[in-house]
Amino acid sequence: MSSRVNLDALSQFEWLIMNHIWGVEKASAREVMEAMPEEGQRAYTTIQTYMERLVDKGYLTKEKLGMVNFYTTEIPRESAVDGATSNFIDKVFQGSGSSLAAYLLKNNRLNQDDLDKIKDILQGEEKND
Amino acid sequence: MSSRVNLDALSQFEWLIMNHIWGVEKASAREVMEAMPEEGQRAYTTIQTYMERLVDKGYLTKEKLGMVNFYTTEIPRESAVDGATSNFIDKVFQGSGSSLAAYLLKNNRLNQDDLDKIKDILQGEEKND
DNA sequence: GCCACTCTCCTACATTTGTAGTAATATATA
DNA sequence: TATATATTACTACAAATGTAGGAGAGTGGC
Repeated sequence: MSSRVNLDALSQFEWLIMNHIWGVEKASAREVMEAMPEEGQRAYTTIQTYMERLVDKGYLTKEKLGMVNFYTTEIPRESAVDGATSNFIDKVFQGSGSSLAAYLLKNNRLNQDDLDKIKDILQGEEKND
Repeated sequence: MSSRVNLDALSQFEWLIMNHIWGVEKASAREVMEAMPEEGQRAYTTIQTYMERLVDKGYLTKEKLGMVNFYTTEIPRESAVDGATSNFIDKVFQGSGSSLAAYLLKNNRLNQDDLDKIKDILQGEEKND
């Protein structure tokens, strides 16, 4: 039913950028550049190129205010997370979400707090059902 | 302490191949090709190329038996899953494994059976702690 | 011994990704 | 107003990825 074209997967760096913009709603290339953590530091024009390509891919739209382009997300974060997670589960866990869940639980990827939260969620699920 | 070089991430198709070989221990290009599901169908030489590149990347080793090359995994599946999962969590969930877990629980990615299994695991954790 | 087949090895090429420089233009400032 | 600065739009280019063809060497059967 969705009228959207299939979205390209995002690379590590594209996620860095998108994650920032999802957080602030609207940003210029300069802003994104300055918000980048250590490992995301690139030349200004590199950031620009990435953002242009994200426009091409349908993830961002741009709007010129004065001389400067501001970019806004076009895809809700939830959709992107959803797509990425599905792909990941398909390729690495052969489509089995529960394998991933089991993996997370068994490999100390979660601390006690996390586990407690999960228990709460499971509790809630039960009642909702 | 690990003497291994940093491994390249695997693409969708490379996972398809690796997942097969992890399952059978040792396989020729022909075998892999024939084991491919619908969406993994490619020319024979394409599969060959992928497998050669996986050798270059350190994921496979090859050994010639008679005229035919047989490929064996060089990296345990667990390591690859581990690396891929870490990367995925970093890029999509900004390093928070529990966000991913919460996401799985909340988006009907898991069926009742899965949830039960998870509860069992959680139960076990508690005792182990 | 010859033919059909199969496999390896090498080469090729388009596309995508990572990275950034430069020309032209607008802007702020001395 | 002349100059330094910031920004865009365009171009470039190497590396990685996706995809596969072709030459040449074994091999199985007739």
